[in-house]
Amino acid sequence: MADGAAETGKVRMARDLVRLSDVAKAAGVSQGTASNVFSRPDLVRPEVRERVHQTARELGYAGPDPRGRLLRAGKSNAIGVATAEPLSYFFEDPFARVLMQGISEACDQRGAGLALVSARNSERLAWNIQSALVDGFVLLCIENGEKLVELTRERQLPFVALALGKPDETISAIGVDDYAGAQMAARHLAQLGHRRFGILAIEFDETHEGPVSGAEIAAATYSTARDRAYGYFEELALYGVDRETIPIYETRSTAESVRRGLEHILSGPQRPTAILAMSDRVAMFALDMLAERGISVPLDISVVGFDGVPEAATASPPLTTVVQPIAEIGRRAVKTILEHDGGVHRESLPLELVFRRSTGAPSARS
Amino acid sequence: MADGAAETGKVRMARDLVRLSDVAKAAGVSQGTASNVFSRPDLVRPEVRERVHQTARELGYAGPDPRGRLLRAGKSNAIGVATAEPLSYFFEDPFARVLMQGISEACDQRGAGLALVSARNSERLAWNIQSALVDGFVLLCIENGEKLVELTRERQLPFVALALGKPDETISAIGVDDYAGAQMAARHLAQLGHRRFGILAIEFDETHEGPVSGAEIAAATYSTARDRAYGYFEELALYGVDRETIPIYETRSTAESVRRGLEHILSGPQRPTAILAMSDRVAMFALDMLAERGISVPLDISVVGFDGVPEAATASPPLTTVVQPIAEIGRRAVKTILEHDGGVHRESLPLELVFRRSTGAPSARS
DNA sequence: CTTTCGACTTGAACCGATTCAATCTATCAA
DNA sequence: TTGATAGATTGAATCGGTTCAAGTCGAAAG
Repeated sequence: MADGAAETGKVRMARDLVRLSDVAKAAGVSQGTASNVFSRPDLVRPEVRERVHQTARELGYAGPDPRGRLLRAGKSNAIGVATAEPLSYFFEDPFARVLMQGISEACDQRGAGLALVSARNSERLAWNIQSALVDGFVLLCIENGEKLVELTRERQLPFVALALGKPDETISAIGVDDYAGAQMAARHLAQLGHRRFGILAIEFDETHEGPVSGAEIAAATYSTARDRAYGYFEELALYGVDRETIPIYETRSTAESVRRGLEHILSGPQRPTAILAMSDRVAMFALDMLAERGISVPLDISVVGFDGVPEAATASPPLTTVVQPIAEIGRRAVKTILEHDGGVHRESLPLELVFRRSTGAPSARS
Repeated sequence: MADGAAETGKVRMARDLVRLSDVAKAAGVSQGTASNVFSRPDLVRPEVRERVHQTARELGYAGPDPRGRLLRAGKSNAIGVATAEPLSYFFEDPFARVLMQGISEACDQRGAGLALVSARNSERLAWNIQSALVDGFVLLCIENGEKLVELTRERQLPFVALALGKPDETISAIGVDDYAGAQMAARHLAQLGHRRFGILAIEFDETHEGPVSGAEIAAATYSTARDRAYGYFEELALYGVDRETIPIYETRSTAESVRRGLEHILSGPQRPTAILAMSDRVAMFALDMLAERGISVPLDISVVGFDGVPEAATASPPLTTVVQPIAEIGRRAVKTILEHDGGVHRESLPLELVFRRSTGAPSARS
């Protein structure tokens, strides 16, 4: 087929580089000594050391090739962060960005490298995980987390799962207490005087969107959404709010999806005075749409988010939300991989409610 | 002593894992065949293939170790992005983030991995570059670009420099026409009617901050700042503005530094009606400070930035600026490394002025 | 009954370093 | 002069795969 190309390919300069053994030979020392010149200079007599360096320079030796070292040493001194999203996710998504700040900080501190491992299609993701040159993985289980865990487990390297929807006690994981966090959000609104609520949920299951029943919540694939829902319900029950009266709509975290969710919630028998959004992303979409319709937040409706991404602080109005210690989660993840060396380590970090301008007491208007 | 261990059949510690050769032996095939089972399955008789897989499963083989493959294959199929900043820079800095989006997009598309290589102290940076397992580097020459280029050159891998202050014709680089961009900014303001200007510059040299003379500009280490300055000057000259009358202050791109720069510029003999900022970062600091002092933008003073980071669009007021095709630069950089395989490739991408609310005609007030 | 051919397999040679036990060489004390 | 000691150097054994020329085997062709 491409024989012509193959031919010219052969002609191509065989630019094989200078190896350590070449340098050693040329300098008249053993390869062992040559190796020492570069990695443990103090073991070599200055005179010899200089001669080898000189030879290396003359030959254009690029220094010890990390590939060789790697094979021998075993550790690549880098950790991989993996997710089932396109690579650009790491730089676009607010949550990921803050998380990566924590991760990169910890890596920097420990002198570890950082590799981004990612792909949207699972075949390539599998390959990327198989072939990543790292000592361990941080798994960002946003979507398709189980698959990700499974793929990584095969690699037999230490890993820690983050934001894992489905808890599996046998793997290391770092997360937050979604249930308690949801309670905080609900309590906050209830204490402000709200009694009519709507919930904009994040994914309970792989593909569903739309109003959700109690049975569906119980059968949720992702425990994150389930726990948050139960947190809301349990807390609101304390204030006499019947969960059956709360419209809850499962969104796909897109603007359009949230729009539909908002419509559903606002068109119920009695309009809620407060919206519980299961993520800041969803909450902020809701904020946009409410503004579009001239519904004032928090005068007409209060909105509380979840996650605490930086954008929440500068939304208009600034979003009251349950903040996760995102960067800290990242730092701990790195620490877990680098220190707990493979052992199972599970950890749940505390959440905190940050009161901003998107929530207030229900007004007479509503 | 070790013979005893050999006798007992080499007790394998939990630490070291099963190798391909172990699987081959156990399955009763040659290592070559075992290798083919995993990397070229079609070459192996289905029956044998299955037997080997079975054996692998029983032994708990994790699959071919990428380290071995790497050494043999040569290519790691990943590119490194290097900079002389802490690692978190990639996720914090707006310019870097957009750039990384372009880079990661291109990597995704070509199935290449992405490694972040970085460190604040140059000793560690050197080591990190020496030991990065990548096929090429994208150099983000924000700070200390020359050192970065030098370190990378030693590695003898293809690389391309981005935002390199000091042009060196012998290396691959992708950049923008700073001179033309500056002209656009200046022309925009001049055409709005401005005749009194102040310039908030970015770094001309390694360590200096403060008012800058013409001679200092001519002797600048970084051509980016120099070219932008000259672009401003040349264009303004066409409108009869004498460069000697323009106060120019070299900032360190920090809030404090910009504050001092602004004070210097505003305290001149005649207050400018327009500020030319050499970066959006600097421009946005200036915006903040002008707001603080109750100076209206653009009523009292117009401000135009440079770079076109996303934040500029949402600043208050939204910043008029010269936008670089940042993501495109990233994409091209990856392409350059992966395709031009080492050859020198230089490219200059076009800039574009985006007119927003931070500029307007000088009002009677000023 | 040979030959030929194609489909698998094998075995050994790499890939580029690090490591460590063994050896060699001065140096110094007895 | 003889050891002992410390320091420098060597050589060979890894590390864990991939690759490819050469060999094996069975079936189809002559």
